[in-house]
Amino acid sequence: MSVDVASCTPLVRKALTAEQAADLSRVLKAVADPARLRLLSLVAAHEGGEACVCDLTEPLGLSQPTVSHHLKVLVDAGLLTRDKRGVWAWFRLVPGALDALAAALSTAGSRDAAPSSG
Amino acid sequence: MSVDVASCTPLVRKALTAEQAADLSRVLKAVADPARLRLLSLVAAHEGGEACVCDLTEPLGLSQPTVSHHLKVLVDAGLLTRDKRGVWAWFRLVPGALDALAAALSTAGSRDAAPSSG
DNA sequence: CGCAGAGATTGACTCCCGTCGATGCGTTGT
DNA sequence: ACAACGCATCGACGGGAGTCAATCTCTGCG
Repeated sequence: MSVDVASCTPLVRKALTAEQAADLSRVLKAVADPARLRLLSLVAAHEGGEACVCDLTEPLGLSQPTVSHHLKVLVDAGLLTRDKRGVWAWFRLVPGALDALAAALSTAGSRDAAPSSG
Repeated sequence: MSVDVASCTPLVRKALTAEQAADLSRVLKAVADPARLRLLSLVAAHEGGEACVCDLTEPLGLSQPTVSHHLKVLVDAGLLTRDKRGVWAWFRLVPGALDALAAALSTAGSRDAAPSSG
């Protein structure tokens, strides 16, 4: 279920295959949602770098099932970890996951992203 | 119609507002599609850094209207430029657009690795 | 054991999105 | 002028995604 972003090829380095594109798009679809972006942001900015559902429902203005759904999407995408302690479920950013995604999109890592390819 | 990715706040820096999240998600939705990822990749990897629709239809295995639709989405998102020369429409990557998107997702720039003075 | 609270799951609804065929528009060549 | 080509637009179809109310599961407490 989880997606390995690290396996994604840099976008501009070489033409992506259909499979590579599908793989990368899975992670991007997970973050291409305002509610999930805010969830990532809220978790990251929260005290201790972790937050439970009850901390996230109110600032998002969404119902608890919806928030839980979005969190599951982010966990399945490999962007968040879920740690259930007692009654509460605590979520944290997966270290490096967002950076790997950023690296896949970045043209800087390809060393020759300049308009002149000669 | 175009989206300014540069105005997007780094994700983990501070909790995103609903508007910031919506703005960023617009650009992410544009790239969160395997066909459009491959289009960006194909354009970037193409000779001269530019390609026309006829160059992109075959490797994608999609119909010409569909490819044209995806290209419009990418242009509207500010990721591609369209230059019509004669009968052909040539597409190029917008310099820095993907990097700005990557920077918005990256966690590195929010703490101590800011590229600009600060 | 029964109750209360947190969170996940289910089902249903609506809307958006990707896709194609058909068509329209502008350019090029004869 | 006419035909051919490249590309954009339109209309339509099917699948997927976001949302909520209701419900279920599990934990903690008395």
